[in-house]
Amino acid sequence: MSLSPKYDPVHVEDKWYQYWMENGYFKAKVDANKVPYSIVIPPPNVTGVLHMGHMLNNTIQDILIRKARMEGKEACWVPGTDHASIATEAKVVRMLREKGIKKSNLSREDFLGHAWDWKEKYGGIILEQLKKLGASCDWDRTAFTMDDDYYKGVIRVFVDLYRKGYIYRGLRMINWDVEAKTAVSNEEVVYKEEGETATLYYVCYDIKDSNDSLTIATVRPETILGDSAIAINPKDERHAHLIGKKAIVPFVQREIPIIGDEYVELDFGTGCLKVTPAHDPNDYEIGQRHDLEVIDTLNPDGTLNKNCGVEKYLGMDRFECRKLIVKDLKAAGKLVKQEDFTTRIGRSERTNTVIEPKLSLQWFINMKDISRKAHQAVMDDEILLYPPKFKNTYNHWMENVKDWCISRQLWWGHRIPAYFYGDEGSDFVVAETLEEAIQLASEASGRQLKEEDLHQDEDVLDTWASSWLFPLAVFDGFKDEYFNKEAGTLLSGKNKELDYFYPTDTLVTAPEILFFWVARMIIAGYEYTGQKPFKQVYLTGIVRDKLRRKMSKSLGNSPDPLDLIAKYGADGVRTGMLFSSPAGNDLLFDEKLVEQGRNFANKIWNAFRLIKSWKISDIEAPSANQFAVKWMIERTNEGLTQLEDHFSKFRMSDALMTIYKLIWNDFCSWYLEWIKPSYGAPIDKKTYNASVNIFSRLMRALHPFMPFITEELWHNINEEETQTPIIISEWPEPKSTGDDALLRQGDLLFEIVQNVRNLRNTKQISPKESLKLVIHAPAEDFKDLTTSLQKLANLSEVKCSSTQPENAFSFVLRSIEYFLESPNTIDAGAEKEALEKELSYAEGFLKSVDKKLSNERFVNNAPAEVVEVEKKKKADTETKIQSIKEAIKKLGS
RNA sequence: GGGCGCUUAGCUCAGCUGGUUCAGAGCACCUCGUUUACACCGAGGGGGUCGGGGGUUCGAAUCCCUCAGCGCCCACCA
Repeated sequence: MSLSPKYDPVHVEDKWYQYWMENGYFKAKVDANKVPYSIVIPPPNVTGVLHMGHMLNNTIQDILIRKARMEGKEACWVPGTDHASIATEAKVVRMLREKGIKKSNLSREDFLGHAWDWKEKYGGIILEQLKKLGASCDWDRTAFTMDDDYYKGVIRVFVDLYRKGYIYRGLRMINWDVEAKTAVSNEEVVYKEEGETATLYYVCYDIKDSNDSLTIATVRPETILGDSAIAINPKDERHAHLIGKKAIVPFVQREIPIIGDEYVELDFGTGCLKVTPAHDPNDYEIGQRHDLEVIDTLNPDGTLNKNCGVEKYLGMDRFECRKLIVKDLKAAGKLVKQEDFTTRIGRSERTNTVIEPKLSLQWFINMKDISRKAHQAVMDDEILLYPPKFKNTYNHWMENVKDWCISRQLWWGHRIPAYFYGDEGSDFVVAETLEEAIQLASEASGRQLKEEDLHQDEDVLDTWASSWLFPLAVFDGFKDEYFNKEAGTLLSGKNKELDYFYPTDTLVTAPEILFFWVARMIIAGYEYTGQKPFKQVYLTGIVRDKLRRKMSKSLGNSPDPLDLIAKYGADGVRTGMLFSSPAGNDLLFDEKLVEQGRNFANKIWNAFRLIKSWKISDIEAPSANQFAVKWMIERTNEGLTQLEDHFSKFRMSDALMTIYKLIWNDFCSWYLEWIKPSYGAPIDKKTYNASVNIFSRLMRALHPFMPFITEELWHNINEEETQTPIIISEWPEPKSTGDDALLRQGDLLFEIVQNVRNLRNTKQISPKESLKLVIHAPAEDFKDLTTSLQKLANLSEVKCSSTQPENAFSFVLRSIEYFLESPNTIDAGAEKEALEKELSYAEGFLKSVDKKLSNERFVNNAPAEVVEVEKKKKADTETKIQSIKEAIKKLGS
């Protein structure tokens, strides 16, 4: 058969992915005879497309899953997508706007109709893309965070946590878009990079019963009308004496307290802060601390309402009002000065209007108690973070955990199951269904209510308030039959899937969502099962370009993963991504890496071609081959042991590098050259079979990293094994014979070969020219190596003898002298010079060793082994010096 | 401002509890090579006083202090 010298991944990859799918190798089921190994995917946004971050993340998951599968575990990788309420809703709104439809003109139902259409159209594209990468997910399990069951589970948890007393309603400052008359999330508030110029107005406040006054700087003078205190830092010597007095708000003449609060910066503005709890997040907190009145002076459209307390400002837009107030302040002599400065102004991403902070009632989860176990579990290494440095970050966050605002003013998501009723509309019940809500509300109000008497909360839940249930929900954890409503826990012993696959094994995700997602999954896990959701968390880095810039659409510095796969093959891309990506470190992506991955695939392909091309014969194995095979088997065991060690520590890049070097350096560069028959000659059967076995083992160890090429070659290299595809073949455990001496002999052999090759190189002797080597050592010591030396270094003869050949180059290795006969006449002068250089270096080295050994404190304090080493160094160096001197003498004579 | 972490070859990173892998790997680089698997290749080679300073120790890339630079997360200035 004639095979192309270049490996072509394209058709190979599609062929095998299809084959794996058709044969159901990705499917996982409960199997009591097997150990489960499960991973849940960090669900990407349902309408997202694959980017480089996904590639890295999912490559790692696939490696873990494929290895587990080969180890005979029941490997279950659950894929899914996240409804991503903010991001998706924003996309849908934009799409509608392009069609000339305004969200505000749509009913909730109509809008959701459009959103679902959008989801049907674009949802799942990303999962299809993952298949190109080779991801071996159990696609039958594909979950979506707004699937019926999932949705019900999320609602059930809300109701449950409400009953348990964790969920409460509270005031919170939100971002209000006065033009769209809607709340917007932090993510939808944009700031100009360079800031914007605003005017800082210095306003004079009178002090009650005093001739004193205070000057306060503000950029929003219209909020004066909502002031309910003046705050001063108690350490401020200039103003501290005023604390406890009262100030008069201009225009409204309201008396407000002057309070002391450390929040106030001494050196900004005038060191005095007007406190407007209704219109500034920090002021709101100060207000909470000092029990201040909250005066909301704005209507939803940004005009001033009756609370502003001044007739002439009523109904004015906030910016119009600002102008007028400035004018009025001037007129009243209360404006001390004004100056421009640069500040960050938040604007709505959608309308570009300036965001107003606005207080509103939101839903919260009290995090302190519910998160205790989750905190402890990581601290106690019950759950391991890789790399462990994130434990600190986690600890810090959990120690200072704040209550979680779970309501969002959006439509796309899980609608909060709170139902308001009563004349004021302020009484409410929380229930899983409308029917239940009617019943509860009727009981509470003492009269029979009907559907139209109830009004469900308009808001939806924060996306993370659904994705934090992911590891439980994907195994149907919250279905009726598995949920104990009274206790608010999942029933164990009933849900076979959950009992088997949960806790899952490894979570692979990005550190930036350690708190948003990971910590909360741990919290939910303990709350509902008393168990952790996963055993280890592998935190990947961010994929950046080689200039360390984050990859982003706007910068255009992110390659399209599918293009890369088309160009380099999925195997090449997978390994390329992993070559330099230790856990927790950013990956500086460079197409060069992927090229390296592709080259590796090609190298393997050609190694296969070489073996495949050999004619097999029943001749006896040459001694060099016998040694080579023994060495390679042992070296493979050593490499596989290292590989296992790296896996156990989740050092994926190191694991890849280990198998990469094992294949490229040891197998291809050394072993294959070692056993390669001369042109046209056959190879002995024993060596051939051993080589195929070794190659098979290497392919199996490589399979998790490069699933496609390994599957392809597996079927071609060893026809007998084609019954079982490599994907479910046995993982190659290292079976070390512990024969270290063999490996050390190999090292010595290679060192000699390298010395000979180096001499050829520097002395310009062609590799094709056969040379003689004389070793000053007993023949016994080299009997296993001579034929191998001849083969690898192209030596016509290797002789152990004490004679010193004429016209030979010499080198010393481990106190033994070697002489390589030169075909050309040696330039004695140059040779002597080189040797003298070497001599002076050796003498210097000896001096430093002697110095150490003559230091009594070293000899007395250092462990005996360490001193021994130094002594050996001394002895070795002395022999070396001796032999160099002799060589020089010989040249001179 | 609060917290965490980083600084080792041109680049990206390993170097666990201080001394026999202590200065390493991959890539890049240089020289040579049209050898019958592979130029997506082969052989060989050069390159770092381990950010600066100080300390502990017989001995420090490794422990402590300090300075400098960089990064991340959180909170953000009326």
